[in-house]
Amino acid sequence: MNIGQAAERSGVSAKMIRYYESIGLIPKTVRTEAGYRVYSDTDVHTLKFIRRARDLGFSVEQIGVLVSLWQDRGRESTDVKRIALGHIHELERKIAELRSMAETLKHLAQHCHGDSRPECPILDELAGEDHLHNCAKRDGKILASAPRGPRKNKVTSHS
Amino acid sequence: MNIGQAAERSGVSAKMIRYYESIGLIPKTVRTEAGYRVYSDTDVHTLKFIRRARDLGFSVEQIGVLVSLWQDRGRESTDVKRIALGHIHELERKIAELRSMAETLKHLAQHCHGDSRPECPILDELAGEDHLHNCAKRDGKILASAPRGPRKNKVTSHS
DNA sequence: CCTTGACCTTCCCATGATGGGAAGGATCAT
DNA sequence: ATGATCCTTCCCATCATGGGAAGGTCAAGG
Repeated sequence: MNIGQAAERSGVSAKMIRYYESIGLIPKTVRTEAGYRVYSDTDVHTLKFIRRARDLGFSVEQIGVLVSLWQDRGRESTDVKRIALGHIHELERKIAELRSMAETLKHLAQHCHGDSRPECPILDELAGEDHLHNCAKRDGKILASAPRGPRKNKVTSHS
Repeated sequence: MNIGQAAERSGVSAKMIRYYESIGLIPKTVRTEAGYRVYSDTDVHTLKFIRRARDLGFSVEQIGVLVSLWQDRGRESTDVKRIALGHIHELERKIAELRSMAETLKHLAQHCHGDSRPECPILDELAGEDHLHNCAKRDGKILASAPRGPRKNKVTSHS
């Protein structure tokens, strides 16, 4: 079958199938004389595998490992489990980060009247004007402050 | 002060300050004769505002609105609150999506022995081989399946 | 046989926010 | 004057994905 059929059946777009081939996640396919890519049911099976792994948030790099383990009859399930656990850890880290943001914002929004007056604790907090409502700070994690790497300027005193 | 100082004091990298200027999030600064950007304490204040908003996960586009509201004395706090609530909603949507992935994976990992044997429910699930463990599916949302848009091929029967 | 339309090919560009790094000019302290 | 440290602009890379153009292919119908 051609790439369109394979895309339809696997749920992976033709664009992405070509991309996966270009980065080596899947091997280069057989081509017709005219240069059309040709896929088998087995190829579609592999593509479905890849799509499900993507749906679970695995990166393309991780999927490369998973695919090769999947096709390796002598694999050890501990290898697969390690990848899965690592990914779960990463997902939970992201969840915690997002939740921290959401919590902070919810506290701020609770204290914002949300009417036609200009007073707004949300903007006050963003502005760092501590002279007003700072209740949210008692939560200990206002401003989730994603690790943006250390600043290491050595500016001394000019200007 | 120069851009390095402004970056250090605001916590926004010099790279990002230039980027924010290029996309119009902040206005073009005054320059010295030599072309160096010059920043005031007020500018640093604005940059801090932006950094805090970024730390809360607001997009640059949203921040643009927040900054203009912040600087608008006649603003209505309801506008700010609406943006904040919308963002909270978006954060919670992402959290739910990630949590769904993590839950599914945890179920699968629980049933994977993780030893030297090749049997692996995780791979089996990704492969769609339903003849084994399908307990995770009873959760109703195995495979978060991000909406990938409908396929609308009209291929009829060739191949 | 030729047209039409749906398909395929490759190539380039865009996303969003960020960093890396090169080439070259400016400033500053010694 | 020299070297260190700044600054400038410009290009490239990330990650997974889609859009779209220009052009080739194929099957069906006139």
